[in-house]
Amino acid sequence: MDKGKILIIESHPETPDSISNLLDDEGFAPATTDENDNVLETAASEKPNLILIDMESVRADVWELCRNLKEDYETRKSAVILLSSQSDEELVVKAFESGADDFVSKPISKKKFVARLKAILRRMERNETKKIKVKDIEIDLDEHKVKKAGKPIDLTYIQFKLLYLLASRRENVFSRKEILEKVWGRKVYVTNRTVDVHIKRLREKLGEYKYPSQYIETIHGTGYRFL
Amino acid sequence: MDKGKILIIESHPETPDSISNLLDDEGFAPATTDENDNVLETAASEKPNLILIDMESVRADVWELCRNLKEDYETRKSAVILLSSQSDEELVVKAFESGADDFVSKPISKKKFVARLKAILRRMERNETKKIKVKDIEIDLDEHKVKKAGKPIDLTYIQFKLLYLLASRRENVFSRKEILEKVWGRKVYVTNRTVDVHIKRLREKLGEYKYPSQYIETIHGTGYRFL
DNA sequence: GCAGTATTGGCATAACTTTTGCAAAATGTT
DNA sequence: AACATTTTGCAAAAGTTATGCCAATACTGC
Repeated sequence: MDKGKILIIESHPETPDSISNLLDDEGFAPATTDENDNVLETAASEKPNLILIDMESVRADVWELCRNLKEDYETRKSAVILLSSQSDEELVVKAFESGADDFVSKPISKKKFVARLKAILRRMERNETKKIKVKDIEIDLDEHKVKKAGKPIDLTYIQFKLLYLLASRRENVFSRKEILEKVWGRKVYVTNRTVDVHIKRLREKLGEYKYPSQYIETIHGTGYRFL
Repeated sequence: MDKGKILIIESHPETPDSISNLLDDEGFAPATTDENDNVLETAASEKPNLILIDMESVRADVWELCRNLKEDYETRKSAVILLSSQSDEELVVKAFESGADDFVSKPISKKKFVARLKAILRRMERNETKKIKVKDIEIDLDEHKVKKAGKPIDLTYIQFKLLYLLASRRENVFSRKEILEKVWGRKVYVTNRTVDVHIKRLREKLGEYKYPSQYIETIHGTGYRFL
């Protein structure tokens, strides 16, 4: 599974205890760039979820870099995490004030560090919650189960993904294009009509007979949304 | 300035070094609840941006609490921050795995702590959906929703685009030609009269009965503008 | 590997919603 | 008042979505 895009800014990615080596082991697939590259450009084109900056190895003005990353339209949504072996008050406060989203003091246990990163990634992609409860519907991602009013509902693979997507951002309107991309994946030859059909079947299983829909609303000309 | 809603879960908010006292000094206005209250309910109704849980003072199962907060639709967007005087690996990892967004070991310098909280609040703000607010009208692009005085208004696709265009640059006068281009696109054979019709219907739905128009003004011989 | 079952994709048509522009009425301008 | 522009009601036209159905594919148990 995709754990999220990570960009690491450090000078010596080869050393055994470098951040990139640490994350490689954990199944992340981080990209690396060093201070000599144009960090801002790399970040803007890669659009990583996380940007890890090792303060020891960056010569340039880190605060300036942070501020730029947060101001640039392309990168402002990436979480910036600073790592340093120092941790005095002034430094930490300055880090956060410059726009950093987290500050980690080295050395840190690998497990703690990874857990922290995962938490931040999770916070960015709100829909990675394991369980969602909406109205009388309960969705369990791990068990791949859906219950309505406590009673299990049998959904097929696509139906489940569809429901999960819609419910993960309730009220948000998803266009068919978006749905196709998120449920079927990028390179699909499935048409918009197919989305309709699956919506229909999902509605049936959720027990929608009457109007207006209790769960899935059609936004004419636009898409669908979970109420 | 509003610094964000904070809910603190601790048993003894009165003690001098309690979290709530610490934050009071910093200009935050945290609410407090203790383990005996129904934390979930309080959180769901308050919808705080931040939920601070002092692990020392909570008797109930903290992990369970975290998980519940993250599953419930009302509270899952609140950032949950755990505080503890312990910080061993197992505990920290478990905290993040249960859904916590941050883990802070006590004691911590007030300034560091506050800087961290501000960073988290800032990040949450960034993730909020963009809304345009004009007078008592609220337009939400992601949810494809328009509200007037809090009450939802049902707009069709074109009506929505039209309103969005006009409201996005208030006071600016849009010619019909401009409107046609921006709402319908370049290569259309739709006449100016059609724009009028849509303006009319939009006015109707916005509840414009009397003169002069409260929202959409006609500039005779020129076009329309949102007031 | 086969037969039976479940799932999926999408066509065709029905049901429904939205859009369009004419023509008449109303309003604004000079 | 004479003319230009905008507003409005209406019905036809265009567009979108729902649904029944069937074929293709995937899955399951033997």
